[in-house]
Amino acid sequence: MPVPTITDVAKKAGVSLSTASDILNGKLKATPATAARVREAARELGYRPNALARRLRMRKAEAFGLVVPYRRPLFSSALLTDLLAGIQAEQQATGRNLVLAAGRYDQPGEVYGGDLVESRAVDGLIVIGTRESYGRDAGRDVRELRRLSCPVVWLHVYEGQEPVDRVARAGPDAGEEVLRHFAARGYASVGRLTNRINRAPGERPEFEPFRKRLEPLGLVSRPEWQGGGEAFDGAAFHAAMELLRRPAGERPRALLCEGDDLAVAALQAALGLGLRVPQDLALASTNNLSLSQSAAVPLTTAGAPASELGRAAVRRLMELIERPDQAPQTVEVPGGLIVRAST
Amino acid sequence: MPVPTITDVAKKAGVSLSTASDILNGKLKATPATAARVREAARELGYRPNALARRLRMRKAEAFGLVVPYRRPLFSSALLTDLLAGIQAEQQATGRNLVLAAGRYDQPGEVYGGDLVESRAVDGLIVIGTRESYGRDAGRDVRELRRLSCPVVWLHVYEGQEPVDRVARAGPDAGEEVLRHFAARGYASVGRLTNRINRAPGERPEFEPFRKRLEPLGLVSRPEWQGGGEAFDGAAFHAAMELLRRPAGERPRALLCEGDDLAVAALQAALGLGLRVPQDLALASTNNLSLSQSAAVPLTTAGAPASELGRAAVRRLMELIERPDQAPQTVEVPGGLIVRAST
DNA sequence: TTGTATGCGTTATCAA
DNA sequence: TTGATAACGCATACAA
Repeated sequence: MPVPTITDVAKKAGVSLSTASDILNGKLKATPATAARVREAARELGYRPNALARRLRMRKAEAFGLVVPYRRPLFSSALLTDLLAGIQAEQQATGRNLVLAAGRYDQPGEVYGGDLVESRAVDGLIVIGTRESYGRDAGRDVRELRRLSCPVVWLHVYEGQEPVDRVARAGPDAGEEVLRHFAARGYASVGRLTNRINRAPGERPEFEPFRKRLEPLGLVSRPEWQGGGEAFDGAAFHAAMELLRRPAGERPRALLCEGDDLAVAALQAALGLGLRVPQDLALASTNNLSLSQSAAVPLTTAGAPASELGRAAVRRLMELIERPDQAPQTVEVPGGLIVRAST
Repeated sequence: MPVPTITDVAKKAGVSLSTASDILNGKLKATPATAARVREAARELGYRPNALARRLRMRKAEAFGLVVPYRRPLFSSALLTDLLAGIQAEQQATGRNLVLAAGRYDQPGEVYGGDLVESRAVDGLIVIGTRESYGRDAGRDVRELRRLSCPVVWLHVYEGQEPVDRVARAGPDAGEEVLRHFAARGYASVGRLTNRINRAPGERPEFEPFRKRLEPLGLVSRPEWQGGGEAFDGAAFHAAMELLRRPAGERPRALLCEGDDLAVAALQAALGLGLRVPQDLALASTNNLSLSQSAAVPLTTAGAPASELGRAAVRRLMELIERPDQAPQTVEVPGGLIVRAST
């Protein structure tokens, strides 16, 4: 017998199948001698329950899926890295398995993880994304996944109409907090680095909405002080260079970066141009990633730590798996402004 | 019937269980009318085979595990990020599921993934690590995992005595290539930034072995030009600052960084100190990570791309799962020196 | 307290 | 070509 089953254990211990099962699962009140014999037999045989059989019988996969319908290679962003770290850490505590949803990132219309659910390989799904990665299709994606009638938690993502279980940052908008901080510090002119990826390359983010946010705080900006691009391909760095390569009066006093990885790119650019941070340029960002601590100049950042968002998503999913028929709920993770050397 | 089984499909199509199964699996030669009826019934019912039942019957998990016995939080290093990206990309092609091994990273002695294998949740394992993360326990870990008699591919890791299936870089040592490049460029004095984590904080890497490598190339160094630390917690950055904060004659002309993330940290430090790269300081690293392209100054790097190592590991594992009784083999991934602006 | 019988949803075997 | 039946390994209702 190459790999022992519970039947082998029972046989060796001289008890019946169900007795062995009960004892090994702690379902039996007391059986001093028998229990010891069964446990001993299991140990000697090196018995390990077959997870597949157990799951089939229990009608539970004891696993959850992780969906990353990103439009670029998985794991390439610093935000994802932190989210994953949190999810991984919390998952270890659950004893469940974590299955990565196989899906091509280059097909924006498709929602992944459905096959995982339909084939009963997982009990629930955590969907990672950003508002930007979905754009106007977010509602469709949500409806599609809801059709599965399986627990789904949306992570750091969706702020549309449909009620979904999701994890979000608590409190005021992180960008708002940063701007208020800028105002308090007396940084009157503010630029902005953003990463939304639905924009064409080179296309600037809309200026007017941003200006409207600055107005009540007494801050000013200019259209050419906006820049957009991802950190991973160097676009953010170049956008920052473009933005900062202006004479002292022509560039912003402070830069709001929508994402700590963008702030790191901006920091590199600033240092490369000989600007001192924060004396010549103040920098702050909105994702509260772990890398914000280890930047050349530690970064001021706002919002709940991304890894905590990941943890919260796992916890919420476990709740939903336990008691599936709950009303959709938004779990809020607290987090405020962390002031570091960059401002 | 909330979720239809193949029995439901068979019933609806008016055929037997086994007929339906055979047709849906393409095992039946030809059955023009019946086949159509069965397929139609499956479609109407929205039938999806239960992966758990299938796997139990087939005695195959149709999944593989990914073990990361790192001593710090998973996903926190740029190397891991690239490896994972490659693994993820290739895994999508296999149709198998990718299960992350639940294991605490802070217990160095333990090898993870064993429970995944023993509970038959996966058909094989990819173990990620670095030489450094194992130290002298690598041999024990290998033996422990071999006891499972299940396909295991060691990724980017192990260079010990025991024959194991592993993926490695082809060709000359990447560090060697970088040093030769330094010599060719005429950078006579060379420093070194390393990340091996088995060293106590503040402890310098051994100098003598490094000096011996430099000698035949006509390069020189000094003990105080060595620095060690991880990138993710800022230690590498500070080590680099320490190292570069010396007057022109007292610091190395070029810096070999063992990992592109260390090179980025060094780059930030150099720029922060007002050094021009490569005019004042040349930088090159050894991991060939994707981030080497997007650094403030694009980095010269050597070695096979990390993502390719990940892909190769998955491919090799699939081979081993198909035909398990092969002799251990080292898959070599080609890669050379990529010269960019930093040298 | 322990044993017997049954089913979870498949695929495989073999007879019809 | 099709269908009945037997596993796969486990957990559990129920009988003893």
